[in-house]
Amino acid sequence: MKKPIFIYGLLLAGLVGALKFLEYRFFIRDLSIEIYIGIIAAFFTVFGIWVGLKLINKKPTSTSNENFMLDETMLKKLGISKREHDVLELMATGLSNQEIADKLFVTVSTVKTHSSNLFLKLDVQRRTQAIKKAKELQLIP
Amino acid sequence: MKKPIFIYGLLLAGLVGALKFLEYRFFIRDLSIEIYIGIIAAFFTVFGIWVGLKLINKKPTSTSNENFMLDETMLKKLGISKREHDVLELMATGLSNQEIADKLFVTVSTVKTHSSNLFLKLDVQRRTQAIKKAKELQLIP
DNA sequence: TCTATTTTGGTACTAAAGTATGAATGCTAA
DNA sequence: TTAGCATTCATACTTTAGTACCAAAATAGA
Repeated sequence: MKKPIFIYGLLLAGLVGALKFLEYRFFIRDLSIEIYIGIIAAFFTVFGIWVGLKLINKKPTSTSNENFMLDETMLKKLGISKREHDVLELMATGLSNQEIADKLFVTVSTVKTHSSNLFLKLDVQRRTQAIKKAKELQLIP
Repeated sequence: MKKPIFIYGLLLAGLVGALKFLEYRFFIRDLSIEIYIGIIAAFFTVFGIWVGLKLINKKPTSTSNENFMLDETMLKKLGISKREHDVLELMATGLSNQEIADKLFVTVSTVKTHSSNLFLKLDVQRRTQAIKKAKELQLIP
């Protein structure tokens, strides 16, 4: 929690330094232009890295991935329908076919049909594999 | 899978551009030095942002948590044995009991015994739930 | 050494999961 | 409107999964 402050301090110091540098630019013409450019480049590269890290300020929170974005392109590519995806999601929560059926207000037969088609499309033979693969393909969180 | 290539291409183009810029630096002295510096700064800021994004985008591919640390405390707390943990791991890869048995050089009976005990200790009734819970408890990657 | 746990395996069932096939309905885009 | 999916459901069957109970080894600990 002290890091941000430290970095802000560094940034401010860097900016001030850069400004002063510009200020005194005309008095240090003895420095070769290449070195000057190198320093500018280095500074702004570091600055850019810092900004980049700030922009995506997400830490590897290990298990909980709340930054999940469904890959709809992949869904279409595999031809997975809305309902099949529903089944897939509930499946991943550890529900049985009967429980899934109850949640979706359909019969177990329907769930079985969906899951069977799902396994074909995902090219797997078990629900555990389906869940694993679906996660890898960003089809479920 | 095409993104990285695209980005690499962009980077290369940018570098080449920068080099050419340096090359022709002496022929465009009519540009004010401030503008010149601004361009350099902008380029390297973008470059830095890109590098920064690359640095952290290595990991958060959501599913692949290589920063996995087994919670052995939890294992002991739940009384999960070595062999049960083995079964759990293979289970999470989507293998059937028979396949797990083959990998561990034991019979399906043994795997069933292990998995049954596992479900009791994890307080679940299905392998899909076991996998989910085990991940939450940091027992498997 | 002796006990407690682990690991292994078996039998016998029950319950789910998964496959195959067929069929009716509903929605949608040519 | 018609062909084509998507969705729904059913029957029948095969295969896994999971439970219950028991029991013999192997192993680790006191």
